[in-house]
Amino acid sequence: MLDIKLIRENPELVKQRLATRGRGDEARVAEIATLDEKRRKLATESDNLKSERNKVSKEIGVAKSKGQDAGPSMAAMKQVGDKIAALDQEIATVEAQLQNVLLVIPNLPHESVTVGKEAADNPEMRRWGTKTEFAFQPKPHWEIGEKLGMLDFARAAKISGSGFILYKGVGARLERGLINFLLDLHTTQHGYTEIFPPFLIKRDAMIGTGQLPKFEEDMYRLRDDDLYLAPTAEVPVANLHREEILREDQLPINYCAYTPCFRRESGAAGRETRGMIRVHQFDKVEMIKLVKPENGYNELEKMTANAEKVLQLLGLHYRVILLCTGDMGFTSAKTYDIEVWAPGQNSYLEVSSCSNTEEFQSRRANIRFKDAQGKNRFPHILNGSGTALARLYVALLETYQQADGSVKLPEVLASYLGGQTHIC
RNA sequence: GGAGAGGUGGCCGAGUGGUUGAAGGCGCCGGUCUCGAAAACCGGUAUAGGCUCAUGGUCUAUCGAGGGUUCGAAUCCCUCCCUCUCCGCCA
Repeated sequence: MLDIKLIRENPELVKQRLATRGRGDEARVAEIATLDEKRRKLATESDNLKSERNKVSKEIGVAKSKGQDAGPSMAAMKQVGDKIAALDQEIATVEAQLQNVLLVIPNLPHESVTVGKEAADNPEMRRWGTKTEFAFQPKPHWEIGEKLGMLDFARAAKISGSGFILYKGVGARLERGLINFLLDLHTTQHGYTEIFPPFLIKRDAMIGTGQLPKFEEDMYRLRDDDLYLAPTAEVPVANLHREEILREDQLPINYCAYTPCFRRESGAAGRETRGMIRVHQFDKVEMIKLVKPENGYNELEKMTANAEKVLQLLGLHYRVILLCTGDMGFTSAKTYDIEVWAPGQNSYLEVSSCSNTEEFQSRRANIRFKDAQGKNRFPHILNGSGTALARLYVALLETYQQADGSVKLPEVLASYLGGQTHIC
C-alpha cells in the first residue's frame, strides 16, 4: 500500500511513477486525493462534536454528583450524539471506498528500474556458465522422468487433474532431497532462520502481502472456512510479524521456508501445459528479509546472490535479468529474475524472483520497528525464491541427461540421494 | 464437539457506568547523590489520525475484534476471535 501522505503531498510524482508501469493506475490518484480530503473534512467535523460531547458529559457527571439537574444538557448531547453517529457512518463509507482503491494500487518502481513495457524490455544483468553441448538431441524432462519412473503425469491427472505432478521412487527422493539441500544451504551458509509455517492462510494475511484483494481469482480458497492455500511461503512468513513493532536490533531478520505453493493459474490456460513448468502445486524454498530501509537494496543484491549460489552449486547455466517497470509484480519496487537454462525446452525458465517491496507490504501488514530515535518506521520487506523446485528439477533432468536416457546428477546432491547420483 | 475461566499499556496487575489513556509494581530513559556503581529519591516512559506548527500545542480514537444501550462505557448487552482447564474425539 502506498503512503497516503505521499499521495496527498506529491500526487504528480506518484502519478509519474505509476505511469511507468503502463497499467493506467495513475488515473486513480485524483480519486484517492478526493476521497482523502473528504474523509479528513468529515473527521474534523466529527472530532469537534465529540470534543464537545466529552466536555459536556463530564460536566453532567459533576452536576449530577452535586444533585443538580442536568436534563437540558443531556437532551442537547443526545442531539449531538445523533449528528456524530450520522457523520461517522459517512466517514466509514468514505474510508471503505478509499481503502478499496488504495489496496489495488501497485507499488512505485524504484528509480534504478528500467522503464519498459514488457518482458522484451528487461535488461539482462549477467550470465553464469554456458549452455550444455549435447552430442544428441536433448529430450524434454517429461520424457526423461517418465522413462526413468521418476515422474508420472498421467496418474497425477487421474488424482487431481491436469497441472499436477506425481513423483515416484528416486524421483520423489530427489524432490525431497532438493528441499533439504536448499534449506541446508540457506540456513548454514547464508544466515537464514528456517520457518515451517501453516499452509492455510487467513484473508488478512493475504491482503498484507498483496495477493488480495486484487488477485482473488489466482488463489485457491476454502469457502467453508474463508482460508486460502498459500501461493508462496512469502505470505505466511512475511506476515509472521504483522501488527508488531520490532526492536531495531532485531533487524535484519532473515527467514527461509519450504512450502508447497498452490496457484490456480487462471489466466494461463493453455500455456506451457506440458510437463512441470507451469503447475497448480509446486514446492519452493523462499527467502524473506525484513531490513532497515537504508539497507533494502544492498540486501536485495545479497538475496539474489544467495539464490544464484543454488544454481552455481548445481552447475546449472543461468542468466539474471532486471524486470522493467512494465513487467514487475504488483508489490515490488525492484525485481531480479533468475532464469535457468533448460536444454530440453531450448529456453530459459524462471526459477527465482527476488524483490524488494520496500514499505509496501510492511505498511499493509502494519509491521514496524522502533529506530534509535524512538520513532516507529516501516522496514523494507524482501522476498526471493531460493529456489522454485519444479523448474529446478526440469533443469537438472534436462541438463544432466545422458545419451542412454539416464541422468547423472551433480555430486553435491549425493548425500541427499543416499549416495546415488546416477539415475538409470 | 461439550462444560467452565479468562483476554487491560513493554511485562505483571488493579479497576463493574462519570475528569480512567487508565491505580500500583516491574522494566526502560533522564536527573539528584557518588571517585564510579548500586541503593534511595525526583521526573519521564503507548499507538494512530486530524488541525496547527515554535524541537511545541491541541483535538479525536484505541482496555481481544465488531456492533448495541447511554448525556457519558475498560466497566452493561449481543455477535465473533483467541488463550487456559476439564471431558469427548483423534494423528
